[in-house]
Amino acid sequence: MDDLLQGLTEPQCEAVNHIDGPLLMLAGPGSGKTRVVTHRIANLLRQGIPAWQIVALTFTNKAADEMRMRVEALAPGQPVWMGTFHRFCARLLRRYAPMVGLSENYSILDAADSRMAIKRACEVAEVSLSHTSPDAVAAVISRAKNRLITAEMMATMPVKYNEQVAAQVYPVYHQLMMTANAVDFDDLLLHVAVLLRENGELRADLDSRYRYILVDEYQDTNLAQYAIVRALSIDYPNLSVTGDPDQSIYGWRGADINNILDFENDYPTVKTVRLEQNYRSTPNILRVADQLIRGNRRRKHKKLFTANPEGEPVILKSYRDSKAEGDDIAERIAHAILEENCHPKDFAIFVRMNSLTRTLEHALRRCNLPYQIVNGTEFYQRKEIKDLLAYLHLINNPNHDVALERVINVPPRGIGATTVQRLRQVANREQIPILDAARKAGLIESIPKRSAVKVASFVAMYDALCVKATATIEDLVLYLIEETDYREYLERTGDDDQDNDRSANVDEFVTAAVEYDRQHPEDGSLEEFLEQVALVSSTDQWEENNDRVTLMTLHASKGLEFPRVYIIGVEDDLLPHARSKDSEEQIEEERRLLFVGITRARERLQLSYCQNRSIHGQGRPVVPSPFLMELPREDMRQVDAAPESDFFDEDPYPDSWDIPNDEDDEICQLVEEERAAIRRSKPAPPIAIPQIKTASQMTGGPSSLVGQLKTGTTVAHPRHGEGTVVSISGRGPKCTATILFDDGQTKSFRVAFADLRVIR
DNA sequence: ATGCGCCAAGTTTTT
DNA sequence: CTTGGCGCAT
Repeated sequence: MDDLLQGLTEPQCEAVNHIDGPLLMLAGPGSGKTRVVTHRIANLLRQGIPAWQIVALTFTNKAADEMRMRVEALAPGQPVWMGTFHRFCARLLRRYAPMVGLSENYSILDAADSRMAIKRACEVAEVSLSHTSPDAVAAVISRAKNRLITAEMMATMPVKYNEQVAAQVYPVYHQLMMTANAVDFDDLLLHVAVLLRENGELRADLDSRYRYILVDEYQDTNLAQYAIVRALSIDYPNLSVTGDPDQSIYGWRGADINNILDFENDYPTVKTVRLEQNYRSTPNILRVADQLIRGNRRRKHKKLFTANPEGEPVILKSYRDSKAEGDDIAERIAHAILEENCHPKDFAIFVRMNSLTRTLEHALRRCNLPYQIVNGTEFYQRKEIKDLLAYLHLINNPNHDVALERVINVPPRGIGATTVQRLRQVANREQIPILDAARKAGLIESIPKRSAVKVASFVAMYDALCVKATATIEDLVLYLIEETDYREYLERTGDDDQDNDRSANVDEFVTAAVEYDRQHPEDGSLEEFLEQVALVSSTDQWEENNDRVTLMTLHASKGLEFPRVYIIGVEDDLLPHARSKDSEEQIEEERRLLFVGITRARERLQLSYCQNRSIHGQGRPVVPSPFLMELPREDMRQVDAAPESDFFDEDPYPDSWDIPNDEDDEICQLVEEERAAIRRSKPAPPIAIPQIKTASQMTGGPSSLVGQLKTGTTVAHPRHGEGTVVSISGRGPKCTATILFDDGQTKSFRVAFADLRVIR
């Protein structure tokens, strides 16, 4: 018992010792929350509670892995279930699929696929998208689902104009998904929430099965998640939630900060523990964070304090443009590594949006710094990967229409848009999957014989693929590539330059399959592989042990910490983002976002902004973020890398920065006028164009090996052992080495990613 | 049916 | 600067 409490503070001990009944842990940043949670789990186990009665729900897989590791160290071999909400629901849904009208091999559609399904639903519903976009419709439906509003409910609700369209599409979309035996991310939660609500017996069973539920990042849960957790904590209200209202940054995704603010009302017998001591950051950094977050009205006040020694003041820097910003940061990092015995992995650079990482990449590459970009799902968004995945999805679930439409003519096999259109019409009319329609293409009179033959040969190939469905994922994928001539297709279509990349991506996909097989020698299944791929999040990709500079969005940085942090682009309209300025609530969320970023830093922190930032080529003047004016100047050092800036230097009122000087006034006015002009010129209902987010590319940094490897170099790989480089293709971060291993296998690796060592 | 090339448009955060 | 949508030519 005592060893679990060793070195813990009073409030931490209280939390660890809490066994039964609701528990609310308000945990500030860096307050040792994970430590407390893992020790508490160990304590529960020690009190004789069976591991299978405990469930820990986290925000990312990464967090779950981390927790699992630490619990394992305290209480080895205990099968406590830990994972994300979505994975938990996916698992429950596998078991109880028939109860909601699905079969157990249902597919999980990602955002892009679900958008395709929405488009089709619009067609079927004969809804005109001229005044809205699939995106907007998808957003409304998603929001509704997060708030537990089903299609039927929405039909009877009075709604706004753009919601009317969505209300019409929603039931059709839902029907399509059910026919396709598919769910989207929101459905995973919604189905389970409805299941628990409508089936009292099952609810009671599961409530008693999962007696001890722990929820991490509770401030980021939405109503659906709230309902699920609640339903499982009625008879056994041993619900413990951990969170920090000041770190709620997912409101736009339906997260409801009231879930945590009102927890004490929901569970009157709750025990509340506040973890306010910070073990992570210097007092400087903490004061800056604290001062900033005081600007928010809607919050529970916390005092943040630390016993850590004073450190360097927080640096606030302005640059002429983003290139100067990137170059300076890269050079300083390189310098610190040379002079101060730092390592690349000590550094992180945070951005408000992914596109801002571009210039940083260039700068880091120029300085030869290894880096990793965490914007993870991008790999799985690439066309070639999505194609292969779509085949796998279709094999796993023949009803998956979106997957079918994606691959029926990829590589091109003479089945054109019109033929697909006709198949789809039949499918819509008879409410059957398109594949079933394709099976009887010969009987459909609108389809010419020529086309019907091609469709038939596609179906035949599909059936051949299905025979391999139970093989290992690797075998299946290799067979698939072979059978579809996919490599040949890539070579035929891409430019020379792309070619290598795309082929290397396919290699990487195969490697992922191999890896999955390796990790699941017994229990692996296609279904589970697909589920795992669908539910990876970007932060899951971040590798702690990689000695690289980390580049990520502020959102992705939640839950992590780094000795030295740079936050770039602290500019008006970027942070707070232009699109989150409609309400004070949104501004507060942006403020929390910056708060999260600041509190990731252990020793040093730099915030920076530019005077010009070129977005799509055109440089535009920039106004520093209003948040900067809220920061305590005495804890900071202002540096102007661009001498012409006098935004801060010539401010005659250091204690009231909200009084701008003349030049700022001018800029403000300019910006204000421009904004007003844009507002005036906007047509009443803005017509948005459907925009499918695509992978620009998933880039790894040049590892120190890039450039070192040559044909003939002998290298070692942690899993495959030693081997010889047979060829090298691509350059920079895309450099790919094909290696013949001593066991006779040939594998290709992105040098920047792979864990290779040069032997000679 | 396919493939090319132009044009236009759009730009947050993500399970 | 990138991406996707669309029209035209083969």
